[in-house]
Amino acid sequence: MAQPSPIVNLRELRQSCADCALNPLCLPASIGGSDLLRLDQVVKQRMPLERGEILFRENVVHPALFVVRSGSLKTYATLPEGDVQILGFHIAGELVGLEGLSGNGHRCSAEALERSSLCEIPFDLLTDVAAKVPGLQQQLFRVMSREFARELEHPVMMGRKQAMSRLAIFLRSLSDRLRGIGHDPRVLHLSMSRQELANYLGLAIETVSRLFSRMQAMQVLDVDRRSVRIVDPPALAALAEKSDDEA
Amino acid sequence: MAQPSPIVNLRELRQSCADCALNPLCLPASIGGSDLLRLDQVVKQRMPLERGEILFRENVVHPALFVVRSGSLKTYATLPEGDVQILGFHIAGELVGLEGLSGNGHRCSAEALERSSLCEIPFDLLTDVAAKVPGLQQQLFRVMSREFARELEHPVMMGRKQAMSRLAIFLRSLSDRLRGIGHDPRVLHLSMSRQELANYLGLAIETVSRLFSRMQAMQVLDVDRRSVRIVDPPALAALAEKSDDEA
DNA sequence: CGGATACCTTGACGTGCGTCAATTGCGGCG
DNA sequence: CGCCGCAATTGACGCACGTCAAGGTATCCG
Repeated sequence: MAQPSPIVNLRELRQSCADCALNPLCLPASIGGSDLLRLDQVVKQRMPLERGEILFRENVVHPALFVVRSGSLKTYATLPEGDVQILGFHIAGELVGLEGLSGNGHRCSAEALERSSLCEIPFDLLTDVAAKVPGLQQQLFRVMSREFARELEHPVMMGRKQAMSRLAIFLRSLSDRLRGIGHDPRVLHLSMSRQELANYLGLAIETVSRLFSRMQAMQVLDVDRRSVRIVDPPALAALAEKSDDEA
Repeated sequence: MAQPSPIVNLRELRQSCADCALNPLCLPASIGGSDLLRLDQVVKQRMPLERGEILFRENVVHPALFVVRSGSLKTYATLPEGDVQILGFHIAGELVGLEGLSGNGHRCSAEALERSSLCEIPFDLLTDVAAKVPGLQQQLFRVMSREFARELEHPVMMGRKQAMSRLAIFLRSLSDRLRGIGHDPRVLHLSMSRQELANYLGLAIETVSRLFSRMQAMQVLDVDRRSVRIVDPPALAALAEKSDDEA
């Protein structure tokens, strides 16, 4: 994930949708001048969150859409017994908070993994504007559908019984998403700990650690703590696609 | 899941949203007279699907919302190597097709598990009406958010390392959903095979079979092939909530 | 610079569940 | 009724991954 700039960029905070680099990926896509201004008026630019800060918490009613502008977040659910399940990692251009629009409160919590800036769009204001700007309504549904489709990747990954497959699938997915926002898809800066990654993958932390070591030994990855370089993408793809019964 | 009536009920096919038993759970919730008629006009009532029939297929562009009226479906993704991952089982009152609205085609396929009737709402028509009926737009977002939240249950279940926990979580979830549509939450008629259930849970079919036997022996369930009676709900809850490290 | 701490890695070991294989039971059909 | 075929169950066995434990290494802070 992108390294945050060490100091707060104040100009970044005042940026409008029209200037935003994420424009084509986000709600403004294919929305013109005056309509864009209308949208701009309901978009709240938040102070950056620091690592560990909470964006929203489970069961709290806070119907708003959040768009990650830089940095990264994790979302997670807390189980009755107390332990957590990490549901996703979210990088720039991705939406967070879609599960909290139903009025019954959020079904998961969201926390910054590093210094991250976001846009917040209160849901009631958004629907008002969307009702008046048909293109926006359409685009809103499209991005929601896109996030919905992305959610499906998680259970697909968890369905693999080979641990190596799971990690390979995750790394490829992250690589693809980085490409989508213009980053080098071979260079991954993991913003989550091994513990968090293991939890997301449904594995023990030791297993994840060993997998990184093995993939390094196999010359598929170049791993230095949280910096991962994909040395051999086809090999990684092969690991990701290896079916369970050819082990 | 509800048993389908043995013959096609023609009256059912002509039913309007106003008459539909699912009304409060579905899009019409809190929408009044003339607006409801407008909605009705864009809702297509499909001939019931027979067991095994496909509602939509991966990668096919078919932007429409489907609402299950009776029966049940499964959704699944096909992996490059050929095997599948079942992503969800959907009973009456639940939405299907949300991942296909982005215009890039569906990200999963949907297939009937038994004779099932559905409503189909072409997406472009729906957004037209939603733009004119603010309450509908709101409700549409709410039900989408509800389905989004439901999706999160799957990875939470898959994150459990104990197989028994996974099955217990699934059974409780199904029971809750049945209660939501007015069925007896203790009586489950599974419309999916053990194979399909095992795939959904990320387990081997033999494991699932053994789990049913064990839970029967523990007097938690009463299992007769696909008919499952929850004998001891608190015990089932305890199994579902047992954390991984207290095994 | 030194000590504390959190994070990660590596090794040794045990087990829960996957795999393989055989058996049972039900439903359909001649 | 009796045969067939698929779904489900049950048993035996092995291994991949979880668990426990020790050691290594970067970062922080006094």
